[in-house]
Amino acid sequence: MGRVTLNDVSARAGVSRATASLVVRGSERISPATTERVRAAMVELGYVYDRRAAMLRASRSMTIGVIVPEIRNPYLGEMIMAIEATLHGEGLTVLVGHSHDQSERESQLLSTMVERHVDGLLLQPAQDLTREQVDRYTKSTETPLVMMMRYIDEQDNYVGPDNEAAGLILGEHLRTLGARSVTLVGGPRKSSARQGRIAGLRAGLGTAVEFDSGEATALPTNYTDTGERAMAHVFDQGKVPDVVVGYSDVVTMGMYAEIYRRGLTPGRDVAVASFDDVPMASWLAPPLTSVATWPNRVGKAAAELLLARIADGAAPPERIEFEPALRLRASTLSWGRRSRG
Amino acid sequence: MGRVTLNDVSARAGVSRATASLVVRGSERISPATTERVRAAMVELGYVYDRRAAMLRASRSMTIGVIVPEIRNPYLGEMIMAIEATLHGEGLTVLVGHSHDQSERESQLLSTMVERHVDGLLLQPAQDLTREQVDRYTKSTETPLVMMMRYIDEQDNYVGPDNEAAGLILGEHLRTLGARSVTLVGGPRKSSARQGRIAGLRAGLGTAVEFDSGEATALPTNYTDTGERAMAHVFDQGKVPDVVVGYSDVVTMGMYAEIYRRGLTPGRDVAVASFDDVPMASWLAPPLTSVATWPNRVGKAAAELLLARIADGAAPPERIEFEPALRLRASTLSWGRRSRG
DNA sequence: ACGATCCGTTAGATCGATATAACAACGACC
DNA sequence: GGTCGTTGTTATATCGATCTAACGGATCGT
Repeated sequence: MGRVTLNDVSARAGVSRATASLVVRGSERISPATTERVRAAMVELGYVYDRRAAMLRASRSMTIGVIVPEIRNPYLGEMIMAIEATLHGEGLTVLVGHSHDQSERESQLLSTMVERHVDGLLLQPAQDLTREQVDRYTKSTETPLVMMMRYIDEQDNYVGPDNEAAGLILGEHLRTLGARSVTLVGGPRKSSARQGRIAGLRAGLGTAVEFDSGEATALPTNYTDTGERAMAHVFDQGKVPDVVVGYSDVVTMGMYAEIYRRGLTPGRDVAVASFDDVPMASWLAPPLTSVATWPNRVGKAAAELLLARIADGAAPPERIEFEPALRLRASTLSWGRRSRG
Repeated sequence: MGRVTLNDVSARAGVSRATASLVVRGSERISPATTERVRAAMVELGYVYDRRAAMLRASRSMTIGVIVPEIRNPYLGEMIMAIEATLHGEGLTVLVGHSHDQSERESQLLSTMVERHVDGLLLQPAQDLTREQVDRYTKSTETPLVMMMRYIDEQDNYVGPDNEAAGLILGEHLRTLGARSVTLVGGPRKSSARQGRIAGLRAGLGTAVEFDSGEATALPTNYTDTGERAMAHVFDQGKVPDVVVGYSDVVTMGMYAEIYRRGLTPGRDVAVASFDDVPMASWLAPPLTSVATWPNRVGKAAAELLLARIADGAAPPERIEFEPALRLRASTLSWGRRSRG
């Protein structure tokens, strides 16, 4: 014999299937006595709710899709945890996928999630994802969508750090530190986040400091191995700048490795700074100067904005940007002292 | 008007719904001409496959549930990527959940996944998860289950590193290095993995070396902040051992931070070693001696074992353990030299 | 005493696909 | 020529829940 269904439960409890259904959903309209009888029957028979059937019939699936480029990145780990914590409270289940920052894989994920009728999507778009690819799955199905960290254009709901401000405060710090040349290392070339950080750095550094936006080292994936390769490339160019700025902390960890490998010490021979301020940044040797970009705030706000969009699909696109904060540590400060002294 | 269904498509193409369904599933039995007509109709109407309905009717949902204690841990990140890579090839979607190493949260996740009729489960059990909690959801529904990294008892399908061998080779290394006292730091107290590593360390260190299995620092969660607190506890006890062995690399990163904070240097004032050998281990300062426990091999093998169990549910439980490998680096080697010299 | 209102409950239709068994059309075979 | 098997297609029941509209009975107002 097959699985126990609501039909079996209602028969056992001597009520209709509809009543049993209302009990499972905790309806107020059912009398305590009936509720109790049905609950007892469920326990006796070992009933397991079948969400597939509920998902098919009901208008909502109580599922949210989350797509990020990379799952091993602790920054994104924090963000995902914040998202889940927020949505779990609403009784929503989160479906996580990672795209390897490839738009093709991301299209597949979007398709899978729309096929499963997710109630909404939280997307950190792959760097080369196009509006057409997004619209293809979300427009006809009217699936609410919020972009995180990056966006495609102005019609997107967007939550992320204020990347330009992040670049600006770091640039200013490096200028006052006395840097003469600064190179940005790594990061996904085409992403809006990278563009913003570059613009901010330029503005903060001013015209007196030589700035290389590091297009040659901008690499598709954004993980630690990328940092090693990108830093090696900088060394192989011959002219080592005063400061290397990693696109993110995970990239910078790889850069540390490569700097040590060349017999140099980060923060002494070359100043290093970065973005994100993941917990590990302060544990590196030397501790890493980094601009905090608040993964948990971003995750929480994105989830909340999505909930609002699910409740009211007609609202105009909204943008939420968080003020970054500069965390000064030895990887730049000790270099600063040395060059001054 | 609502969503386009197979009914609409079949009407447009002038065939029956059954035929259209066969076309979506790529059946061989449909003539090329018909296939083409149906495909065209799908494109014209903008048809989106509805997996909810398919999942309800079909015997398989083409979904696998994966439950791990912590999502920010890069070790688990690697493992999840290996799992997804393996299952994606079979057309399966992966549903990931993290339990914070709490059995209650884990029960909820199991329930959610069984409600969604996952075809199988890959589970790294929370340290206090009981057989009853697992059976409650998997037995009546006959959901195939493979445990990873830890197990509850001998009737589980299990894939993981050979923890005892891992402890053994590290213990032997530390003994020949000349360690007099060794303390294990952190880790989930009750997990089978920790028990195995302790047994191995004991055997490898022999009776001449003082070994503290660190029950006082064994902490529920297994992330970097845990390492800081646990190491602080060791310092506060007064007697600092020759060697501290972190339960895992992420824990050990936190230990490094605390050691530096006390004005000491890992690998010079106290030798440090660990388990897992995540990429970051070699980028720390000093590079960390660690026992490789192969997250991608574990993930891949676990996924494959699960596929086999799905194909044949009656097969007896199987255990797969991977030989660990010792990665010698400066965090122990430089201490060794100093103490010898 | 009568109709109006409210409340807990229910029968039956429904969501959109898949499974099953049967179908017509056609050629092969003895 | 009748039987058989094959091939491509289809009618219909089905998965297990939720939605809708309506139900009977109790309570209320007048």
